[in-house]
This record gives sequence, C-alpha cells and structure tokens, in this order.
Amino acid sequence: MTMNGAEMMEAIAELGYRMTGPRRLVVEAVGERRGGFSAEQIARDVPSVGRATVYRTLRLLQEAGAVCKLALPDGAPMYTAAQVGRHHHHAVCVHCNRVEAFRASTIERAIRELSMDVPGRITGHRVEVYVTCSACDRAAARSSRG
Amino acid sequence: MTMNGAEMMEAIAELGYRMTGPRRLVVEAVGERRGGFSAEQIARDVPSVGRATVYRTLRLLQEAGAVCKLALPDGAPMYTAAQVGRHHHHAVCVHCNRVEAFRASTIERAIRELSMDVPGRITGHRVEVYVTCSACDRAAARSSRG
DNA sequence: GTTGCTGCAAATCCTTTGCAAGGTT
DNA sequence: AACCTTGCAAAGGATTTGCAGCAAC
Repeated sequence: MTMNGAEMMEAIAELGYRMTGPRRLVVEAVGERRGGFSAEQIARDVPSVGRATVYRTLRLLQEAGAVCKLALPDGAPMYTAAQVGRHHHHAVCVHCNRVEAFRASTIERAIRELSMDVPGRITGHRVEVYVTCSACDRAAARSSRG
Repeated sequence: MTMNGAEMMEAIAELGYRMTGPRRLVVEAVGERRGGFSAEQIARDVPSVGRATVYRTLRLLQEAGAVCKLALPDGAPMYTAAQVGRHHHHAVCVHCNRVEAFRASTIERAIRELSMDVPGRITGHRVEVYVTCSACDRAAARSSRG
C-alpha cells in the first residue's frame, strides 16, 4: 500500500519539518498521481508553487520514504509513490509510465549471494525492470493490425 | 575481457563510421581508464578534442558495445569499458568508482520468473550493485582507527 | 521572535544541436 | 568530389542556490 497525501504530510512532520501550504499542495498532487511522474509534471499540476519548492518537497518525500526515485532506460529520473516500509523494486512501462512495485525474494537472495563474487561490501543495489504493459501491448497490436 | 583502444576503433569502423583523429584520441583515453569514468573526465583527458565530440564518441562506443553507461546511486551517469559480447551487470565502488563486471545467472533467472508477477512484457532491466571495495574499506578502517 | 520556508531569478551542471570549416573515403 | 565529422558556441533541460520577505512554531 502506498501513502495518501495526509500520510505523506505526517511523514514529513515526523522528520521535524514544518507543515506549510506549498508542501501540502505538492504532496496532494503527488498523492493523486498514479504510476510514475516527473518533477516537471508535479510542477505543472501545482502552478502556484515555485519549481524550487517542488524539487525540495520531492526530496523530503524521498527522505521520508514516501516516494521513490527511479530511472527510465535512458536515465531520465522518474518518481513514484513508495510502498510503505517495504524494500521493493519497480517494473516501469516504458510507454505509459505505469509503475508496478514488486518484491522478489529471489532477486534479493541472488544479490546477497553475489557477495562471494564481488570484491567488497555490498552497500546497496538498484534493480529496475522495463516492460510494455498489457494495455500498451494491446494498443500496439491494434494499431499494427490497422 | 574488455576491448583495448584498437579494438574499440575497429568496432566503430565496423559500424560504418569513419576513423578520425579526434575519435582515436577519445577511444585511447577510454581504453586507458580503469574502472568507471565520467564524460567530463574523458574531456579533461583529451583537452584538444571538443566536448561535443567526446559525447558523440561515447555514444558510438555504446552503440558498438565497447562501453556501458551506468548510474551511481544518485543517478549520476558513469561509463565503463564493457565486457565483450556478454550480458552482464556491474558492481560499482561508490568511493573509488572501481567497477567490477559480473554475470549472475541467478539474477537473470529471477528476472525471467518475474514475468509471471509483473503485468506485461519485460523488455529490459537494469541491475546495479553498489559496494565499498576492499581497498576503500581498509582505508576507512585505517583512518577510523586514528 | 526565531528560525525555517518560499518564490523568484540566476546559476550550475550535463548534454545536445546548428553551422561553417575541415577531414576521410 | 561527396559527405561525414569537428569545434565552437549557443541552446536546452533539469535541478540547485542566493536572498529578501513571509510563515510556522
């Protein structure tokens, strides 16, 4: 389950940050987004808030664990609402930006086993899976059929 | 095994691109680098070549499969010489940028198995492991001891 | 009343692009 | 000779920062 706007606001407050109007607006916009979104999209959703504040608030939300920052295949940054309190990874549809979170114990285990093969101490990892989601796949099939 | 400068040049030629002086210089600089490097570093290594050409050549090298582009935890792009012809992943030391390539059939298998869990067709994936390499680990221990 | 937060605009950083001149085949 | 490449400088896009004013505690 992902946080709603109110819960995100609370998470920010718990870190000792103030609850301000602009932050509320950004957080609500984030809460209403489904799938992946860019900082720029949020900035457009909330035109009354300065871009800088949008970026600053997104950073707080990451710090609070309410959103995850991930990367498209070309490296473009994308945000998505986080699964609360769970380590997880993301499957991103490269066509519509829909994001599906998943947990994969197999992957975690495999990475842990890597410690034998890689020299050094593993401090983190990034796993992202790129997909064409079923809806986009169907759309593509339809249009190629004519 | 990774390509040396000459082999990279050849790989570029095989794609039908011309063998020019600036390209040779960039390719040699890349060939001499160990571990991960940024475009900016290469540009500094080869000051006689314009930045634009450095970026253009790095793109060719990616196209030729001679270098891989990967991302640090903060999303900053990094390049590294590619293992020839093999699908692989990278373990990056976040302190010294040393890069170790590894293959992990377990991870590949785990990702393939994901197809059941994620809705849609998997088109690609990105796996990066962040480490503190043994050398940096030792250095940290030394300095914390006094 | 302190101190943190905001918006704005400017600054940065990284990368790409337009274009005329020059190099490669 | 044809056309691919280059360098420069400018453009571009994304994100950060300096700072004076305002808001939250």
